[in-house]
Amino acid sequence: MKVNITETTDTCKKINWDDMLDSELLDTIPTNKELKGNNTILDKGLHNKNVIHENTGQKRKSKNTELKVKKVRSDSNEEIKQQVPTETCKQGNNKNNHFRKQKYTKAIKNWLSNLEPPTEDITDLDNIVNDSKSSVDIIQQNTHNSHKEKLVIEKTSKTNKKVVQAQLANKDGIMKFSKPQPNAEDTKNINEAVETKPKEKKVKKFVAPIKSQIPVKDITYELHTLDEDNLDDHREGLHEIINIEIIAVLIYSNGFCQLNSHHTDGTCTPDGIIVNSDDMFYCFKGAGQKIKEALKCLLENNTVICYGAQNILSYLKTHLQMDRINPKIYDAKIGASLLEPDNPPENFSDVQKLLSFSAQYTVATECTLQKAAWYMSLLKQCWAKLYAMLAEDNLWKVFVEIEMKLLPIIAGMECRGLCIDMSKLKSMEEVLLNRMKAVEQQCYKAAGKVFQINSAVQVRAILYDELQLDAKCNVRIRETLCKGAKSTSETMLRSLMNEHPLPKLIMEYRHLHKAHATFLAGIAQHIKDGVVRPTWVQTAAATGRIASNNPNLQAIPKAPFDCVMFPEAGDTDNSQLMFRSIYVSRPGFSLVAADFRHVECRVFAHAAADAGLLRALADHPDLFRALAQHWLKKPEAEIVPEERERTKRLVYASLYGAGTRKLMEILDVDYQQALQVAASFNSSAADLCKLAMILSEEQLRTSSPPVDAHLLLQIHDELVWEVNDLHVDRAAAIIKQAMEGCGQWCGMTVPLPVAISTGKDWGSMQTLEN
DNA sequence: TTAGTGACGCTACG
DNA sequence: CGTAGCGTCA
Repeated sequence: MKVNITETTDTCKKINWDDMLDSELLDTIPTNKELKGNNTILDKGLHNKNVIHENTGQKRKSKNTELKVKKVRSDSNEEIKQQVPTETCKQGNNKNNHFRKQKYTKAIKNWLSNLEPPTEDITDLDNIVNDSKSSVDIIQQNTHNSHKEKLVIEKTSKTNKKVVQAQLANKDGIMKFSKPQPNAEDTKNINEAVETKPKEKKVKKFVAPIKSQIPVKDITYELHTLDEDNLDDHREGLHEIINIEIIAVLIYSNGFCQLNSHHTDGTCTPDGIIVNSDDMFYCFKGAGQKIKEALKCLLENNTVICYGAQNILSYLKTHLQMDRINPKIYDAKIGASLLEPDNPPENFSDVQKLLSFSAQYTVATECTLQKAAWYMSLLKQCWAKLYAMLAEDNLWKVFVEIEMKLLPIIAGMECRGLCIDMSKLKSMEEVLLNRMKAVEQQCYKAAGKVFQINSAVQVRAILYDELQLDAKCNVRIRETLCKGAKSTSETMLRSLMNEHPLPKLIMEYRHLHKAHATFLAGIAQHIKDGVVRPTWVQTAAATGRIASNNPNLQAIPKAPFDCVMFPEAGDTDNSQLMFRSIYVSRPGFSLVAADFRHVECRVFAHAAADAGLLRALADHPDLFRALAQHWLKKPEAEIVPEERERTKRLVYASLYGAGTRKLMEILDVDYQQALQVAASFNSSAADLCKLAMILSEEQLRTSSPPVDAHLLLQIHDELVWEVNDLHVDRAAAIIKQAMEGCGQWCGMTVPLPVAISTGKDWGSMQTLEN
C-alpha cells in the first residue's frame, strides 16, 4: 500500500491534473461502474464523497482512488454488522471490534503475501497479530473500554509501532481485499471484484486519461486583458456588443476560474472577470473608473450567461461598487439544479454530466486565461443544451420569473449582512457559562462521578447500565436509528426524569451547551467588524427552499431561552435570554419583519381542499393553538405556549410525512399521485416565499418616493428588512400589500394574512397594527 | 503522538 | 420531512 501511495503521488506530479475534468477522471476508473452497478445506495455515497473532496484541491488526486476503497470498506462493515447481531451495546461493540480486528489482521497477512515480500514486516506482523488478538481476548474478559486495547498493543510491540501504524493507516485499503463473502450467490461477483481491484491497483500509474479520451487541439482564443490603460484601444469593439448573449465568468487570484474552481480554496479572491461575446474574450481587471463603466455597459445591454451568478454579483458589488446593477442574467448552475432538484450538481463538471455533455477537445495551453476561455466555450454549449431542457420540462418560467429574479436580492442580502451587538453577546455568554458550570457540577454529583455529558455513549452507560433507570421506570427506551442502541434523546430523558435527578440535569446541560456553542460562540466565529454575513444557498434544498449557512441564521431560537429549565422553590434566578436580540439594526434604521401566518398549512389546505382545515384557518387567528385545543381537548385559554410549540412541531412533521397519506385519502388517488401532489405542494410553498421576496422587493424599489430598505434575512416564511427610520410605516404597508398579493399571483384561494412587526433588535419586535 | 475524517447522535429552525 | 450545526468516537 505504501508503495502504491508513493507511486500515485509520483504519477501525480507528472500529470497536469488541473487540466482534467472530473468526469474524465471518473471515467478512467474501471471499478467505478461496477460498483455503481452493485448498489445504488453506495452509488450515492460515492457521489457525495466525490463532492466533498471537490474542494480539497491537491489532495483530491490521491484521494480519488481511495474513494472506491472507502466505499467498499463501509460496505463490508455493514455486512459485518449484519452478521454480528448487536445485543447490549457494550458487548456488541466489543464483539464487533473483535470481529473487525480479526478480519483486519487476516487481511494484512493476505495482502502482504500477495504483493511485496517485506520479510521483516511479515514476522513483525505476526507478532502484532498475535498480540492484538490476545489483547482483544483480555479485553473481552474485562469488558471494559477500548482504550486498554490500544495500551496493550503499544506496550507489547513498541518497536513495531511504526509498522503497526503504517498498517493501520492502510487498513482502509486492505480491508477491501479481504472483504468477506457473506452470500453464496455473490461469491462470483466478489471474486471478480477481488480480481479486478488489485489489477487496478497496479494499473494505478495510469497515464493522463485526458489524452486518451479527448483530443487536444492547438487553439488559441483571442483574448484581451483590459485594464485602465488599454481599455480605450478596445472601446470600439466593446461598443458593438449589444443585445446578444455574453458569457461572464470570474477569474480568481490563483488563476482558476469559476468553472474549475474546485481547485481553489477559501483563500482565493476574485481577481477579474472574463466576458465572452462571439469569438472575442475580454478579461477585465482592476477597479478603475473606465473599467467599471465599460463593464456596466456591457452587462446591462446584453443577456449574461454565467455559472455561479451570486459570486459575480457580489464581486461587482464589493470590488467595483456597482450596487444597483441589475442585468438580465441566466445562471447555468441554478438551471441545472432545477433539472435535478434531488441531486443538485455541485460543480461545473457535474453540470456537464447532468446534461450528458462532453467536451469535444481540450486545449493545449499552460495559460490559465486560455484555459478559462476554453471552459467558457464549454459553458456556452452547455447553456444551449440546458435551455432546451428547461423549456422542455416547463421549468423555463420558474427559472426566469423566480430563480433569476432572486439572484440580485440574495446577493444584496449577502453583501449587507446583519449587525451584531457584541456587548449583549458577551453578557449573555457570561450568564450562560456560569449556569453551565453549576449544572455540570450538579451532574457529576448526581451521577457520582465525572463523565462527559456531551457524549451519548457515556450518558447511555450511566443511565441504563449503571443506574438502570429504564428498568426502574418501566419505560421502553426507543432505539437509535443506526446502531440500535438505547436513545438518550430529550423525549427519553423526559420519561425518566421523575426517577432520578440526573436526566433533568443532563437535559439542562445539553440545552445550555447547545445554546452556547451554536448561538453564541458559533455565531461569534463569523462576526467580522460587528457584522455577520451568512451565505444563502439557493440550490441546496431538494424542496426548493433557500438555506443559510456560515452561520445558519434560520435556526436561531425564536422563543425566549430559559437559563433554568426546572426552577426550584429557592431558585430566584429565572433569567431569560433572547438569542435573537443580539441582532440589531444599524443606527438610523429599524428592523421590519413580515411573517406569513402558517403558509405551509394554508398551502396544504389549499392543495388538499380540506374543508375542516380551511375553516380552522378562517376562524382562528392562531391555528396551532386551535389545533392543540382540539387534540388535547382543553379549553383554548388553558393551552400553554409549550403545548402550542409542540403542536406546531407535530404539524410540521406530519405535514410532510403523513401529509402524503392524507392527500391520498382526501383526493382518492394512488400513492404515486399523492406523492406528486405533495411534492408540488412542497415546492409551491417554497416558491411562494421566494415570490414574496421578489414582489416586495420590486414594490419597494419602484415606489416613489424611494424607500431606503434592505432585505437581510429569509427564514422560510418570515422576511426581515432593515428600513430607514423615516420610512418604516410606508415600507411596512408596501411589504404587507405585496406579500398578501402573492397568494393571488399563485392562484391561491386561501387568504394569506401577513403579520408585520418592527423593532430595533430582532429579539424585541413590536407588532405593527394596520 | 497528533490532525483530519466520516459516521453517528442530538436538536435548533421551518 | 429536510435544512444547518455542534459534539464524540474510531
